[in-house]
Formats: sequence, C-alpha cells, structure tokens
Amino acid sequence: MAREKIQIKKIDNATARQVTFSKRRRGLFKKAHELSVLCDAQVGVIIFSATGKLFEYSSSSMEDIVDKYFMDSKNLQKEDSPSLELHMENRDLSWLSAQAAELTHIIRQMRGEELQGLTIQHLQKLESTLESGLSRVLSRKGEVLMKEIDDLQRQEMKLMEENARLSQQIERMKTTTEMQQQQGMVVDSEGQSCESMTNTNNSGPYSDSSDTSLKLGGK
Amino acid sequence: MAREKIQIKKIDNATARQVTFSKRRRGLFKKAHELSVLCDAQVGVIIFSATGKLFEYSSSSMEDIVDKYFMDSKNLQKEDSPSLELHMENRDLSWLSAQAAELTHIIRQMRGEELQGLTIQHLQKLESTLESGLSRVLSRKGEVLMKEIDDLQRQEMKLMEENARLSQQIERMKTTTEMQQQQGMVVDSEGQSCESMTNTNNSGPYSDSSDTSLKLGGK
DNA sequence: AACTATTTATAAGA
DNA sequence: TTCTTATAAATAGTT
Repeated sequence: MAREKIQIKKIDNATARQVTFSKRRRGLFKKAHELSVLCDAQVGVIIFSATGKLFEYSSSSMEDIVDKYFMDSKNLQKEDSPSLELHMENRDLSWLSAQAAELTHIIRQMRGEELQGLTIQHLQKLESTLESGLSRVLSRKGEVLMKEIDDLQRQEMKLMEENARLSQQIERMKTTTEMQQQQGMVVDSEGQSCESMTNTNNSGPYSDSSDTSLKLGGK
Repeated sequence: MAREKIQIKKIDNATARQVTFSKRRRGLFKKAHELSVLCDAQVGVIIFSATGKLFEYSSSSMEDIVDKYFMDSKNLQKEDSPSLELHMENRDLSWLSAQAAELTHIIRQMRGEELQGLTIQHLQKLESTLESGLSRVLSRKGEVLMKEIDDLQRQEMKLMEENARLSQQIERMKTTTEMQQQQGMVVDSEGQSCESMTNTNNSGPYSDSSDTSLKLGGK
C-alpha cells in the first residue's frame, strides 16, 4: 500500500518477501491488538512463516482462546462428515466465488447489461463513471497516438538523413568513376563491380525517393 | 484512522463498538489473508466478540495451524505436512484470487485507470465498449425517467380528479347546510347527538364520497 | 450501507 | 535492518 500498488500474490523476490513479512506481521498484530481493546474482544493470531517459524499474538491466553474455539466449532459440526478443514475451504471458496460473481456483475453493468432494477441514482453514478473512464481512455489514446506520430516523425528524419548520406556517397562514387573513366580505367567484367554500377545508375538528384518507397513498401 | 484520531481503549458507545468491530474484523481478516498470500505463510485468526460469538480466518486448516502451534510452543518438533487436499485447496483459492484480481483490473481499466502498456488496439476496443455501455446506460436512464414521469402524471391526474370530486362534494354540502338553516333546523346542544346527526347529514346521495375523503385522510 | 476526510499502513528506495 | 516518503488502504464519524 505504498509507492506502488501491488498484486496480492506470492512475492517472488525472497528478500523482499522477508521484509514484507516482517512489516505486515507487525501491522497485523497491531491491528489485532487494537481490535481486542477497542471492541472488548478476544483475539488470537498464529502465523507460521514459509520457513516454519512461529509468531503469535493473543489478547489473552492463546490456550483459552483455542480451547474455546474448538468447543464452539465442535458445536457447529452437526450434520456433516466433511471435517472442519473442508468447512473452511468451502467458506473461503464460496466467499471468493461470490466476490468474482459480484465483480462480473459490475463489469456487465458497465457494459450496459443487467441494468434492470437500478435506480436513477445508480444509473447516474454508472453514467459518470463510464464518462470519466471513457474520457481517460480517449486521453490515453491521444497520448499513445501522439507518441506514435512522434516516433514516426523521428524515424522519418533519420531515414531522410540516411538518404542524404547515401546520396552524397553515390555522388562521390560517381565522381570517382568518372575520374577513373577519364583515366582510361574500365572495370566492367566482374559481378561485384557490376552491382556497384547499378547502384550508381540509380543515383542522381532523386536517389532519396527510391529509398523512401522501399521503406514504405516494407511496412 | 479517519475523520478523527481515536485512542486505543474500549469504545463506550455499544452501537459504535459493534460497528467498529465489524469493520475492523473484516480489515483484520483481509490483512491476514494478504500476508498469507504475499509471504507464503500460514495464518490463523480467531476472534470472540464481547458477546461470545466466534469469527475466524485461516489460510489453511485452522486445526493444522493450531496443532502445529501447540507442537511448537511445547518446544516439540515442527513438521511440514501439506496434504494433497491442502494443496488443492490452495490452488483453487489462488485461482479464484487471480480471477478476482483480473476482474478488478478490468474494472479499473474501464474506469480509465491502469492504462499503461495498452496498445492502440486495446484502447480502441475499450473505448467502444465504454461507448456502447454508456449509450445503453443513458438509454436505460431515459426509460426509467420516462416511466417516472409517466407515473407522476398518472398520479397527478388521479389527484386532480379526486380534487374535483371533493370540491363538488363540498359545494353540495354547503348547499345542504344552507337549506337546513333555511328550514330552521338547529342542532348544537349535545356531543353524541351531534355526532350521529353529522353522520345522518353525510348520508344520502353522496355518502360514497365521504368514504373517499376518509381514505385520503388516512394516507 | 455509502461517503469522505483523515489517519495508518506500507512498497520501494537509500 | 531501519529510515524516509509517496501512495495505497483502512477507517471514524456522518448521512
């Protein structure tokens, strides 16, 4: 709950996990204590770290609390063969399932489904939530598009510079070739030199356009 | 931790104490759950309210945790026995937790939060979802408002008709009274006879209207 | 139950 | 670990 929001899942980094364990353990014990005092309740907390180390807090004798717990929970176990363990599991599962169903329902309502039974007030709230969400999405889209355009412009600049460089190079090669020809040096026999000749032919004042079209074609 | 700082001592007001108990109990369980997931710890919390009611949270079987606790606290060996069943339980739980987290994330994105990293395509999709959702909500709101207006208009009509009837009745009663006065009938002496006289006076061709007025009075 | 003004808890960084 | 600090969460009092 700070600096950045975190997902509630096992922390990968072992060191960070240990640090968080210490901090949150202290926080949990503090909260447990406050609850016991503020509301005159009996509270017991047992924690085993991943490495098996025990930590505990209890507002009164842990033994008393646990004894009382088992007396109570035995009374609750009447009709079922499933152990207490399964009870817990089912409770947690059903709680989470309910949670998920609730969230799904909210999403559906945001999509404009399952609106029956909503009061005008609810609809109004939904409307403003959607409006602000939409406006944020639009704004974000604008940002992303602007960035995209910016990137493209930079890329364009780079390519133009590159083209200019290439043109210059070709210009220089042409000059060299001409000088060589004037000096009676003719080199047409081999493939490699022929290739360079072809490039030379494409050169001239419009050589940059050819590069651009290649680039565009590639995209 | 809000509005005003409070001292950590028993809350005097019983109602306030009960409310705080509910709120903080939920908060404590949530924190316990987060600690168990984030740090891969086993956590058990037992709470008895001042009235003796039991509340509990445990990341796995409370029985296991308590057993382990007593083994540990008696300085006996510590053991690790994550049964297959527990493994399954944790898997299911974490799956559902992940599900819930995913749903929450979707909702946040629909509210225009947590949009970093979304591609233009994603943003576009989000935008159209929000737009169609918004338009459905607006349309539903329109329906609800129209129905509301319709109901109000019907009610208005009813009331106007009723008013007309009542006005007529009063008009007639006035006339009757004047006629009685002209005939020299004066009846002002006793309470009981006066009452019966009144009833008698209300009888006749318009006795049904009196029923209506009584009904209105009762509303 | 829902709403906020505040207080707390705490994640990341030093 | 401890301290700091920006932020996320919890929650006291209210409606």
